[in-house]
Amino acid sequence: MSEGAAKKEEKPRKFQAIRGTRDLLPPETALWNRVEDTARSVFSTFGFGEIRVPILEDLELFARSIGLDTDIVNKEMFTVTDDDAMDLAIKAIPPDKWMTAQGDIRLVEEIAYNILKAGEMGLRPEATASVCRAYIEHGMQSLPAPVKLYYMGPMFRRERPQKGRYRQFYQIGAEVLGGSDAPAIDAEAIEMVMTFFDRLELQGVQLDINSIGCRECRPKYVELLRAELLKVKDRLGPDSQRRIETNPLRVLDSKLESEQGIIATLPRIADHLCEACATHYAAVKHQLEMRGIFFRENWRLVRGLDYYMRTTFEITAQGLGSQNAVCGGGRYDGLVELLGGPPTKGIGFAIGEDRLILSLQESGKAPALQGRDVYIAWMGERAHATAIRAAKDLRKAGFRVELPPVEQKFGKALGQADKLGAKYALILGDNEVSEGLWTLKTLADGSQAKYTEPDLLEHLKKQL
RNA sequence: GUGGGAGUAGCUCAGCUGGUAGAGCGUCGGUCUGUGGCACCGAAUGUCGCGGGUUCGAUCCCCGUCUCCCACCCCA
Repeated sequence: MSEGAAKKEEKPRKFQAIRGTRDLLPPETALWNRVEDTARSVFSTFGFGEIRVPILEDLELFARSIGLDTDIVNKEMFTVTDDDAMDLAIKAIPPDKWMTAQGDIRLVEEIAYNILKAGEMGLRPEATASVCRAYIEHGMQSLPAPVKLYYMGPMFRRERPQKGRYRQFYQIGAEVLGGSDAPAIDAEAIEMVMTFFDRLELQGVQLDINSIGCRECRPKYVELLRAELLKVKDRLGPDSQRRIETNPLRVLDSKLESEQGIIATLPRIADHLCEACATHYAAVKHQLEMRGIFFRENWRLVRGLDYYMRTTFEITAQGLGSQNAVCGGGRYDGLVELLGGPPTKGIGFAIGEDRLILSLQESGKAPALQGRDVYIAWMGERAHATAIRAAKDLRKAGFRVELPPVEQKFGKALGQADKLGAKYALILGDNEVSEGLWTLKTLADGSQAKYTEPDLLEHLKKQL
């Protein structure tokens, strides 16, 4: 008896993309490519070069830069443990420790845990930390300052999926590192994103800016704000009450209708910036005006990541539901130093590519089918050989060519050509092959003409 | 993580108060072995999201679970 006989035929399990991840398919990917090509083109005109950093980084890198208390690090990170780390953890424990009769298990466990932790990696939730790490690792401070870099790629955050929010999502971002903290740098970074959005004809673009001060003035303001919030604590909702302790700034952008009146009376950071920050903020605004960039000062705009200081900004667009920010950014002087590098000025932004695409789709027309330039309708073995040669030559000239793998009646072939959105059908049958004259049909109006092989290529080059 | 809504063919959906499924579109074939879009005819495809329960019997009722959508939260 074979053991297989007893087994029931099991249908293979159906797989699906895991929660919060998705496939991007052809007509839509054309739009993604257009967006990415435009980014590369615009950013390079501003002197930015592309950097590609790993998707996996030491967990500690994100914890330090983004902040241990932020939701992103605290509960939204996907972590990965290297198997080798486990081996290392075990090997690093001296044999006598293992053998100790009293068995100081706690010590053994602690050593193992620490080494294991050193081997812990995280899927990047954003890329600024990685770019800073790379800046330090490759000694980019010795490059002509400032160093201007951009990147694009997938990021990961374990959040509950929603419109415009995915667990694997895509960001296009840029960072300016080193050199000065001149307000013109802030303004130029913003100008670059706005130029990019402009080029894409993104609709309903709204730029909000604010300054959230520095290590000197912000803590003082936060304390003042906290004190004021405590006075009105009982009139706030549970979320805001919690935030009084965890992050008072966040109360400012509460969406609760009932809290709006109270928030309007709260002290504003613009009135509490130190001399240097106030001057910087004023200059950034001036620089934006000089560049003809419209902005809205938003004193309630705060950023969630620990490393931001002074200039912060956010850009929203239409058609996005409640996750309507397509770009967020700000200045982060001191981050590089925090990660073990030299004191370095820095500013950057990140664009949510998924949201950008969503907005483009909502306001614009859906991308058309890919289409073909030439559909080759052939019949007969001799024609097949000719068709293969024709396809090769046309493709070499850059045309998008569809060459059917099996013989089709001309009626069916033309039908296929039509469905694929082809512009021309090249008809190759016995007549064409023996005459040496190929028939080219224009699908749009049904007209057709005969050409010799070289003439046809020339004709098409002129047309397309 | 919290609250609400939804999962039936590739897509959009129908399915009366329980009797194991249909339409339109699309796909493929035919009418049509030298000419497409139209029309007509025909065909294929469903573990009715998954698991369990109630029942003689469940797409329908109950419980659980997964996924998506909307909002909160958070952020791009």
